[in-house]
Amino acid sequence: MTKATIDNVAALAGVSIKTVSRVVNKEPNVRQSTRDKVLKAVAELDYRPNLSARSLAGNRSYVLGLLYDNPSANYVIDVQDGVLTTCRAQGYDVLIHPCNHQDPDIGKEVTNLIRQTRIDGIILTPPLSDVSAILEVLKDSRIPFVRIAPTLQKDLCPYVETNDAEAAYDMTNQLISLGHRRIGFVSGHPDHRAVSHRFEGYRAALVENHIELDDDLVVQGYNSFESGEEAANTLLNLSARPSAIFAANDDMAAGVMMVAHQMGIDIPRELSVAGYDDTPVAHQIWPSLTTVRQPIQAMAQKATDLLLKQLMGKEVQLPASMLSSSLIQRDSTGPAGPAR
Amino acid sequence: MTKATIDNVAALAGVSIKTVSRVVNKEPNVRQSTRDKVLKAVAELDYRPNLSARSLAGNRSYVLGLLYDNPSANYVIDVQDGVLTTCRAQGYDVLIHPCNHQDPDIGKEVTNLIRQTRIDGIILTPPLSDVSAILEVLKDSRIPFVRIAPTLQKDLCPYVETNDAEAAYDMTNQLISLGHRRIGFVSGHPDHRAVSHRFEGYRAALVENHIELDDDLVVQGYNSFESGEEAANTLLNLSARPSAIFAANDDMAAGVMMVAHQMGIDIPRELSVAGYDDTPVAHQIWPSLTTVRQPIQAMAQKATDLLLKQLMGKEVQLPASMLSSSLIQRDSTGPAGPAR
DNA sequence: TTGAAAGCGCTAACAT
DNA sequence: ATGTTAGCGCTTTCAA
Repeated sequence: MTKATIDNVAALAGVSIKTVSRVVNKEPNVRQSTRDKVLKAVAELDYRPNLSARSLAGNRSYVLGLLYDNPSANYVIDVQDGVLTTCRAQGYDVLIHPCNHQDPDIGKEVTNLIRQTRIDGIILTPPLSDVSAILEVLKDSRIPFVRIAPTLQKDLCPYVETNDAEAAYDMTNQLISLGHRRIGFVSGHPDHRAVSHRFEGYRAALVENHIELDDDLVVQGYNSFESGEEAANTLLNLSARPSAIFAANDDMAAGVMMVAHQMGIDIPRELSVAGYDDTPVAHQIWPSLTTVRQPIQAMAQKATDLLLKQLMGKEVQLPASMLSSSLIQRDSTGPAGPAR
Repeated sequence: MTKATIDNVAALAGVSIKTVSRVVNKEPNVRQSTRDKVLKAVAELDYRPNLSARSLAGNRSYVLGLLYDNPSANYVIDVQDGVLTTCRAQGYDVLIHPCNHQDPDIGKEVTNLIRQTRIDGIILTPPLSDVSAILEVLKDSRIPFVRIAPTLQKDLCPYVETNDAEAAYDMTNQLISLGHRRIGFVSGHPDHRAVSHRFEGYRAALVENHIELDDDLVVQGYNSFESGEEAANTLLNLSARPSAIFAANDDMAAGVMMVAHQMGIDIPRELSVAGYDDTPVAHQIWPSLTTVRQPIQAMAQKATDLLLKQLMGKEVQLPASMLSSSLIQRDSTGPAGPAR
């Protein structure tokens, strides 16, 4: 009952195992009547190919590796779901592999992973998409891979990205159109280049509106709530404090709001706050946070799709793909008050 | 360079492949000097056993399946991390399998998973730990499995649980000792029995303190932020509204706080709010949320450990394991104000 | 369009 | 303590 091998199916259908293999793998050159016989036998015996055997004989595993080192549970889960959705539809499985992008042995770790599990391809998410030790290993081992939101060496493999800078630009513009002129910015972790590049959008919007970039208004954050709090402490204690703060992610924006609350600063009347990512906290916090939503699941699906196409030998005619983020207007932003 | 099989190692070491196998699998009955020779050859060739071959020959995959259907990204990630930590230490990999506990075909899905991937064991998390269709399949297929926080048929397999009811009891007691008498309760999703059983702790504390259970103060929630908002709308519009609300998870507690803010009710001066889970939102929200922290990662590690022991044929002398949750005191709870 | 035979790289059962 | 011999269940040549 727990068995039923290709031999059983072949015997029942009265064909050779090679024919069964052809049918199961949807190969061409099988007469329709033969195909039907085989499928009937497959159904009758409830046959499932043994993946280990297939993997050993075919020299591939039908498993993709998903590498990540992202402290945001929501981001990781969204990526996983996207990857899994596409993989399941194509009969692939996923091996998740969280790791530490600062580990000096990260290259060896990835080598191990590839050699041991014989995964067929790898999906890299930020910030790993920009870790050169990993890219090096992947290139050398000639294993197909894709990257989500890389910022470096984009010619290395297919990739999927979003218009981060553009969305940040839109958000900043929106704040400016609400009358804000002194807009603080809490930048992202320098290792997360995609996040840190959101700063470019902020800068571009200022330039376009002829607002001088004030260095005092730009504070380095590290993507965490706590770093947002620290940044807010700096910004809100400035002699001329900003009327709006745009944080490069929601966690930091939440930190900003926490400090504002503690200082008795009313949001959005005295201070507008904007974030980026649309994590759950963004709508659970009070007041709810104006932010930017990224199509994380869609990006992951697209990336997986690109990878699978590569594996099937199809030339990827669209080696790069751009998906759009969108602005989510909530209650934490409003018109600038009278100058203070 | 991408190869190096057991034959190569055997040849280089001047032994048979069986001896190499013994060394690699840490089997006994190998002379130390032989072992050293083999290990040297392994190192020299940078040999890694092919898992597919091992799996096929040994009739096991060295892969565990992790099944879940939990909307909380943080919970899932914590479980994954716990499982992975223990698995890696023992040379196992993990296949993640999110699914829908209400899917009528869930049983067939699990059967497929087992038959196809030949995973060696399964870890079940809530609410799947209580889905009888799954338990049925698992029992029939005789695949080893463990459950995290099951509430039903605890004799079915080893399991790990926490003292949910006790922690809820402590939290309620704490509120009572702060002077609260009318304490609202937002209960959890009925399918998540572990969550919904937190109500028992609440009830027990009331009984012990001779406070009558007022049905109006207990509102059914569904674990989501939105259901917390709805519950709060009910509770806070009561003619005699509660001075404290204990929600069975943090998301719902956040919903309660949102409504309180919108109604201009000051927390904790006019209303104390408590949650459960200590998700990130708990400390990012304002005021920060008093809650209960569960040792999710530790539970997952323990569960995986129990499963691996089972797989190695060791009698699990401790088929059930209880880990303790702890109360986290923050700013959302305070003394009851004057009667209103 | 179909089939026969030869492995893939390992473990298991049985020698020695 | 070590080696020999069969497979595990599939895919891949290569024939037919």
